[in-house]
Amino acid sequence: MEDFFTRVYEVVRLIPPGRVTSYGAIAAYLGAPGAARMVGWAMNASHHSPGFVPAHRVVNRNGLLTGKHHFGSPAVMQELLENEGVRVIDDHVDNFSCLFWDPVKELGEPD
DNA sequence: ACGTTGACCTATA
DNA sequence: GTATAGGCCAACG
Repeated sequence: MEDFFTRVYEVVRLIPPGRVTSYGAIAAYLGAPGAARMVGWAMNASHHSPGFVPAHRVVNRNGLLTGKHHFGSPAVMQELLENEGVRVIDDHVDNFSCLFWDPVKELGEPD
């Protein structure tokens, strides 16, 4: 059992390239379906976390790049997503429903 | 320890 | 489909 933040980092690191997930999905996987906002907070702290946390693969339920402004520059998140092969249109992930990667569905609910 | 905040989600109009 | 209101949980000051 690790800190809530660390759990978020672990799940985010498990997100395959070219795929995206939502804060609520991660929160639900951690056992806190109502702590979706907390996931975003963890992402904010992911900068001072060791290793690399692909926070750009984490978007909101609408597939909107809400946290793009929290990167070095608002364009960084979109650039990274497009670099992964994810098409980004008007700050929202294209074909989001197909690129959506749900940890609870893919990894399964942990004990 | 209390109050506020926050990269969200769901419901209602 | 867009706009507004409420709720949720954990960290920060």
